[in-house]
Amino acid sequence: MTDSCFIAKLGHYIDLSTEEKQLLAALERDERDYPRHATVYQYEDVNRSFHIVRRGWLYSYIDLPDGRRQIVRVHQPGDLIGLPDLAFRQTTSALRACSETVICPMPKNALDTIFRRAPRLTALLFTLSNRDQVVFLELLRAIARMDARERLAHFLLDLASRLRITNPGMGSSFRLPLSQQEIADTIGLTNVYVSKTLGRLERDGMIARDGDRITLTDEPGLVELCSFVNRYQQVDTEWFPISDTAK
Amino acid sequence: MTDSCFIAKLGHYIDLSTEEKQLLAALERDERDYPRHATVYQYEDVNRSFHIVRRGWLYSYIDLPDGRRQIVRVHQPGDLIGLPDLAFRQTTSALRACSETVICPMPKNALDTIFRRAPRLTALLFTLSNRDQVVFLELLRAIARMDARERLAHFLLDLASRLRITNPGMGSSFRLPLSQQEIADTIGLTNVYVSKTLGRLERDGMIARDGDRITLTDEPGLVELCSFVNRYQQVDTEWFPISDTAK
DNA sequence: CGCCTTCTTGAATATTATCAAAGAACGTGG
DNA sequence: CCACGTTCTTTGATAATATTCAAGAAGGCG
Repeated sequence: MTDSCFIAKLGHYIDLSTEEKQLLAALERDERDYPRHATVYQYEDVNRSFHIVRRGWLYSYIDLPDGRRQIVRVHQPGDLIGLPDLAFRQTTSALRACSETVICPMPKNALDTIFRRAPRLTALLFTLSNRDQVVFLELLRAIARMDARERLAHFLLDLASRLRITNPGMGSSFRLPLSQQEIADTIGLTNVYVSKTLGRLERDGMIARDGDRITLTDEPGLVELCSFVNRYQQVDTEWFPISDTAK
Repeated sequence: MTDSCFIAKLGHYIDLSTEEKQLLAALERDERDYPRHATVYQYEDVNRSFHIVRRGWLYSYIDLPDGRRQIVRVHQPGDLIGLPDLAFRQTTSALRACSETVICPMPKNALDTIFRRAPRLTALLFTLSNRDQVVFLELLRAIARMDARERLAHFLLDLASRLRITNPGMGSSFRLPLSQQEIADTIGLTNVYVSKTLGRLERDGMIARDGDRITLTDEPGLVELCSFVNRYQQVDTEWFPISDTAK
């Protein structure tokens, strides 16, 4: 229970009571393994579950009829996958594992227990869901209005900021288990241009690469380049109800 | 109270009880007018309120340091503005009126009452917030992976679909109170290219224009063009708690 | 009627995509 | 442990889409 990245991630924002932790741990009771590149579900599958990521990275994507693909979210350990699909009976994207993964499925109505018994967790989930909305809007700005170099900077900073939540001592280096085609599908470029642009960032001394390991050698420069704001570090919890799980 | 577009919009998805309607109507007690092109708030203003749109259109936008602008959401009557900012003390975008508008500000913690007294409304708001997330992800796909013609089709269909919620008999024609520069800032193009692409859509017989009035003369063609899915018509409400406002 | 904003149109330019091929990395099986 | 096939990355040449710049037309408002 204490090794749950999900609990760690939520615990970053508020001090969780024992009861709250127990409620959350119950969500991760079930567990499933997927190998590298496995498809967890496809577009418009019947939508029954959320998933919490325990180990490995995954991504949600939408395909266009002609084969173009858009990755709409890269998921890391501790992430909750599928909240947007709460509103629909069928999935609105497909889910695929980047590397070997362990994820915990939970039924759509598992949230009920949280909603009824833990108002403070409800407020937190609601807040984080809206926080993610802001993250998407800023991603939209990056993709719609920035050039390849700026988009790539934004992409790398976003991933690093998220890893640091569960991994505070991470430093400026991390493993990036995505191919350049997958990076391209995330930020709206081609694999070829991602290669060229990564090369340029490297020559400019802003990043360094070693296999699938990325180091942000000039993080302030990258931040400046794309006006990055870290939305993950802190959220406003002041208006939350006090922690009485029983209510 | 019955003339509230917000209540009409929510009422589209579930049958609201009298108590629920009263709770919602209370949110719109306060009311403010803004003239065309007025700024309601700026980026990083202290964030105190949500807003419900009563009349007119507005948009939320983010500027880049060099003057590039991204409009992240166009707001229509009945829309709730500012939910994403719930997570932060300062606004993450600016808000501007397209035309003369009437909006109802309400404090951040006005949601408390809803959360505590109306579980079904809570579920609906949570669901609609996540529905919007899906809408953004599909917008992301459009902007990242589609060309100008497809993006424009997506943009027009999105606006029309939303208007039809409060306006079921609307047909295929509506007023579009945005300049081409503003359209460009919404879908990541330049005003010049919007002009050229609108002209092309018109010559192709897919749309017609008359002043700021747009008619979708070949809506199936537009839908086909950008693989549009109407996410506004229906959401999954089956898992909602039953309507006992008192609880 | 005249000014100001918005829209249209054309020409030149730039960024990114497409195509193609070679090189590197990786896993697998002999 | 090396050979081989596969996937991923790099690099160069060419093409396409969208931008930038500029100027004229149209439309709304005082």
